[in-house]
Amino acid sequence: MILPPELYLREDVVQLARELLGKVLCTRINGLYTSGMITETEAYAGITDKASHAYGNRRTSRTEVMFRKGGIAYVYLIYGIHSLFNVVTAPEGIPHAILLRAIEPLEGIDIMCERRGREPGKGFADGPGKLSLAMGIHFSHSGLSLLGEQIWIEDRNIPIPEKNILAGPRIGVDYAGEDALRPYRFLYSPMA
DNA sequence: TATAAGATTTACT
DNA sequence: GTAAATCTTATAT
Repeated sequence: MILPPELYLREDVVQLARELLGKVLCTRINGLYTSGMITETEAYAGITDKASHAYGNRRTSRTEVMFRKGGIAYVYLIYGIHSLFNVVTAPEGIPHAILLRAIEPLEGIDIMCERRGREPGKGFADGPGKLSLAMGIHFSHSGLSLLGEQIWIEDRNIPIPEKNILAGPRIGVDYAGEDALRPYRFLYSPMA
C-alpha cells in the first residue's frame, strides 16, 4: 500500500526517518518503473538544524519546497554533479525533510544499471547521488507529490527488526558544528 | 552581474 | 589515500 498523506504531516522527523527504513521507494520516470527498499536515511530538522538548508528559517527559491506541506519531494543538485532526493515532512511552514541515502534495488534493476551505465553489482545505489541517478530522479523533479504518478513510497510490510537499525552521526556535514554529531542518520543493516 | 562553496562520486597515485 | 569533476545557489558588488 502507498503511504497515506497524513504520515508526511507528522512533525517528529527523526522518528519518521527511522520508520522509513524498509519502506519501498518507487518511481515511474519516462514510463520506466523502478523500485527499491529504503536502507539508509537522514533527518534534517528544519530551522533549528545547522545542517539543513532551511536553518534559521532561511527561505529561498530553492528551499521554498521544504516549507510546503509534507508529502512532496525536495531534490537539489550538489557539487554540480549529483541530485539528492529528500522527502518533505510536517505541515506547511515547517521545513523538515528526510534525505534518502541508500536503497536496495527490488524491481527494474536492469533499468537502473542502464541509467548508471554500469553492470549489475553490489552498491550501485548506496549513496544519495547514486540513488537518485538509479531511480531516474533529477533536480527538476523537486516539488513533485509523493502520492503522484512519478514518485511514491509503498509499505510492503517488510519486517525490520529493531536490532538491525543502526543510528549514528550524519555524513558530510562537519561544518554543522554540534549539530553534525546528532544521531539523525539511520541505517538498516541485515548483518547486525 | 560576479564569485565562492557545497547533504558527493569517481578515478587515479 | 588524495584530488578532480562540474554547475546551481546564495551572497556580495
